[in-house]
Amino acid sequence: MSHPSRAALAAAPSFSRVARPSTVDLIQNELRNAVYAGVLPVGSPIREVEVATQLGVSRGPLREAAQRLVQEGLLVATPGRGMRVATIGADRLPALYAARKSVETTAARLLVRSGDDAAVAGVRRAHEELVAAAATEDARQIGGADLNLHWTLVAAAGNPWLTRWMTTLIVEVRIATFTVSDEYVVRADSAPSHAVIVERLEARDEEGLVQVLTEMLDGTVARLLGREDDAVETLEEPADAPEITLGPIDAPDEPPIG
Amino acid sequence: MSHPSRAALAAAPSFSRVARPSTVDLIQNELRNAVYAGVLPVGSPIREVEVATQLGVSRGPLREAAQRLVQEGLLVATPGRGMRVATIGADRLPALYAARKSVETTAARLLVRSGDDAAVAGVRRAHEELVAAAATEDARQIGGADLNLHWTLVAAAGNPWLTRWMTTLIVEVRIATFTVSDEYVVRADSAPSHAVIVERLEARDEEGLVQVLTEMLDGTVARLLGREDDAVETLEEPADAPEITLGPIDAPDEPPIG
DNA sequence: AATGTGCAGATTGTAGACAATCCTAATGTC
DNA sequence: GACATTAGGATTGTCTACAATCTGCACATT
Repeated sequence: MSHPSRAALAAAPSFSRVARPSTVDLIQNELRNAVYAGVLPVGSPIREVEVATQLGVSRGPLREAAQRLVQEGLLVATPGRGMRVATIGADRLPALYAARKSVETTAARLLVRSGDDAAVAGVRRAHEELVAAAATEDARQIGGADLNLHWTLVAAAGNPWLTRWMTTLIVEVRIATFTVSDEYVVRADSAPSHAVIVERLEARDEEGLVQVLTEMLDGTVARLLGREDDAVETLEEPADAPEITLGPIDAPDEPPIG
Repeated sequence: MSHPSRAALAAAPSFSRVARPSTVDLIQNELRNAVYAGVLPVGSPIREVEVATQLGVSRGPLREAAQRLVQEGLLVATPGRGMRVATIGADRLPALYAARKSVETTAARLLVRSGDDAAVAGVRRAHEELVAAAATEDARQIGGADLNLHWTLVAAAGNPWLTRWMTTLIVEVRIATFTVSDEYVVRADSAPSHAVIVERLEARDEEGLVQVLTEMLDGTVARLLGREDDAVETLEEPADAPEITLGPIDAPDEPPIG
């Protein structure tokens, strides 16, 4: 299964580098990944005793990490009833995608204007990973590589706020997908359609890039809302996707000497 | 002292209405307000025992609320050293304002396209409050009413993600102001310059509105970076601003019957 | 005077306990 | 059968205690 790398999911929320990750940091990343991967299904409760036991921590830091995710919008806290994984239904899809479009197009503009060749090359590499994922015809891998490409594009712009919002948005896109549909479906032509993004970017065609991003995202939300005709071929998730469970988190690394 | 209403600061982070606020909700709002108002100065540590005592709660829920604010970017957590109020120095101002500009211009476009007269009227009312604040010549009141107008504009677009980001951004703008300068300074012509925003909005002039927002925000960041000429007259904070302290939080309301 | 070391007190991070609340199954009534 | 009530177990939210770590100050050394 391919999804944004752990570094990508973990790095963005920090505005300043910490010398070592705290237990809360580690739990937060573990839970975010679990939501992204569908291990914690949308709408499901976070059973604190069970999850804390699985992760090998006490409930205190688990609650603290979960509160961060509540703030992130990935969990919802209801007093007396605990926390559960958020749901994003069809009613909120347009708003989600409007926000996503705002972040991606802003980042695209900043990236084109920055002229940062190394960052652009990173986006090209992310697209190569999408091409490789497409060869597997595994919907989850393709979907993950697709979101990774979008994330990389935003991160390449180098704006911490945009990157941070995008880190959350990709999980929320996953949540929305799981909420709206029991099936995990991606475009069969994901790799070639994204090639246009990379070409526009490499050509430093700001307006062209923004246009293709806009069309792509508008198309996605229309498809998820079932408003698009069926001219786009899609791939579905394999019937027997591997089951992934929560396990004990790694102990925080020893602090560096000195 | 005027700042976005408690409802504005408190309402936005929730994607779903909760029947009653939890202790963690209340503490979070109290702390966010304290950062916004400068009661918790930028860079200052959150002394858990002291703050919990002042708020009349135990350290557990205080830590949980603080973790939300860490995720929000308003506090920074360093393992072993606790949490402290974030700082946003001049190096990060351009990125902060790029993100702010993205959110505000996107919301402005959505609002104009929505044709929602009641929402537009709300922005007009927020401008009237700015006019009233300008009459006081109190920099804090003016600055608060200024940010409230911008927040109201974004919230009026009705996109939960944009509103939520903006709720945090206005606090971050305050943090940046406190970080970069020991003085609290606002434009003396805040009310008339913002009148143009309301006029463009009421005229449903999307491009004109986006342009004036862009120029305004670009001008602000230039001024904060000290790059702008001194042609813009400014007001400073009164020498003896009232001292506000943390106090016990209100007990959560009783749940509604039924 | 500048630097290094040790120690006591303060603070943080986490675990466990307990009261309050929720949830579910069993039972009773119509 | 449908609906209401009750009780017991599960779970949550908060508090307290304790070990680990940090901080600041006093004293020693160069």
